[in-house]
Amino acid sequence: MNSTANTINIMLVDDHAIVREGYRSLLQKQDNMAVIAEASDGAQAYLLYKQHNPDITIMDISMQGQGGLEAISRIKQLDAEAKIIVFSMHQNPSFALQATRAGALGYVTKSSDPEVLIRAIYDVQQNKYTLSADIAKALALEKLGSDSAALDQLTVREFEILRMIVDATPTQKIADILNISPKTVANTHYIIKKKLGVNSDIELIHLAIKMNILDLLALLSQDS
Amino acid sequence: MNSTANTINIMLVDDHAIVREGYRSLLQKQDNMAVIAEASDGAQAYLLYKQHNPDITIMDISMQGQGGLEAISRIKQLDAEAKIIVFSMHQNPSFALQATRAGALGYVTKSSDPEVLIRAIYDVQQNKYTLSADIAKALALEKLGSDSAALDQLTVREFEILRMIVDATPTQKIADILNISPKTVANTHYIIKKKLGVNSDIELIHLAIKMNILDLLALLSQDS
DNA sequence: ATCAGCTCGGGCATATTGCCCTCTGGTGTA
DNA sequence: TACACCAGAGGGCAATATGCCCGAGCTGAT
Repeated sequence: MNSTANTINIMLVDDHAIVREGYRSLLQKQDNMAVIAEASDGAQAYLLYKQHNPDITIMDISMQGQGGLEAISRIKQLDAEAKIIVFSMHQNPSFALQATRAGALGYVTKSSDPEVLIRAIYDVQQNKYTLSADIAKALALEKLGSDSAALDQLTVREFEILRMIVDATPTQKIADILNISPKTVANTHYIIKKKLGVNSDIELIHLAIKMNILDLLALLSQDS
Repeated sequence: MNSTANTINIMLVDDHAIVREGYRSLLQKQDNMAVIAEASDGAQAYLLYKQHNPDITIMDISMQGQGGLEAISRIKQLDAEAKIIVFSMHQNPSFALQATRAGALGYVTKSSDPEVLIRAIYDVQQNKYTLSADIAKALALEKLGSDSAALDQLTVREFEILRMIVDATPTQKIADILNISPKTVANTHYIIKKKLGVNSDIELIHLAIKMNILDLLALLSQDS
């Protein structure tokens, strides 16, 4: 069967050629799907979308340069009816959330079985929102754990100390700066970890990065 | 042991099914290459290697659970002649260095063109060491800038443990994964900090971020 | 006046670190 | 063949840090 009324025309966007090869090989086994365009970054994806107007776009969101989220937004701006499935290595529900906000209709992780992607294509084709099972579960857990609200539980002082902690300021120096005892700093450090529900400094940093407390750009531009 | 005299028997190790699909599709186009086994994690890779004794193993090193570096070491221990190509998303030369130390004969990034992988297979088959161009360039630049040179002081084992530490893997879990005592993990943790010249886990993470050991995007995609 | 909530820190048991050591097994070299 | 060397594993132990409890001064609102 070739390009007829019920063939689904697909555009692939991924910066790893091998992954596109995988898609293509996978989709060719479905006799009603055709890959009509491929892009390796967001900018190219936008141009090719305009040109080919695919029924469905499968998009990676962790690409070098122009990212996938940006591309999704621009494509949706161009065509509000665009059907985009995000296919990502990230098992973080926040990514799914951001992708959805940007306008994606589906989110499937790369760890998923190939059938999941195929199913997602059919679902999205019918304008049905789809999540892969692992993400759905993570999302549900996050609802319970309520991660990002945790920061609001910190007092101003605690937040202040947290910021110094994640900047790797030694306890003694924090005490000096704030004119309090190192013991109080240690206690507050403990309270912070407890309130945020982490049990090591490393998890604390991870959280700080997620919540944008740690200024990564500043960190990266330092010369140690 | 294998099929015809000049067929190269290949084992694929990658935890993303779609990537394995990509490899398979790509390698099938070469009439003298055959995929004889596939694994989705390090432990499975080791078992399948023992069973199938492939000519060449193509291995991802960022997999859940039992990592690729560990698998490479174990396979090389089993068969010093094993020819392993690391195929990784990481463009950081430190990864290439550690992979090489563990015993890999080649390092190709996933951003590379498929032909690069094919070429690497032929090179490695002749026991010729191969690096993809982007990594070779990065390595050269590092020689000049000598930024993450400190990392090169770490042994393969230490590097591997470092990666788990910065991912906030609990000591006990690291011990379980590597089948060593938690005490050894703690000792290694200490050695790492000493070698890198930091005196807290937080500084360690900062360093990891600067040296790109800690995949920030992946971090943002983790569960709580 | 009373209560609630922050800030500050002492006390103390337990866990973790820092630093040392031994032992093994593989590699290299004379 | 013997010796030296180094990575890896892990025990021992003192020094610290952490986890958790407590009480005391402040505020500010009821």
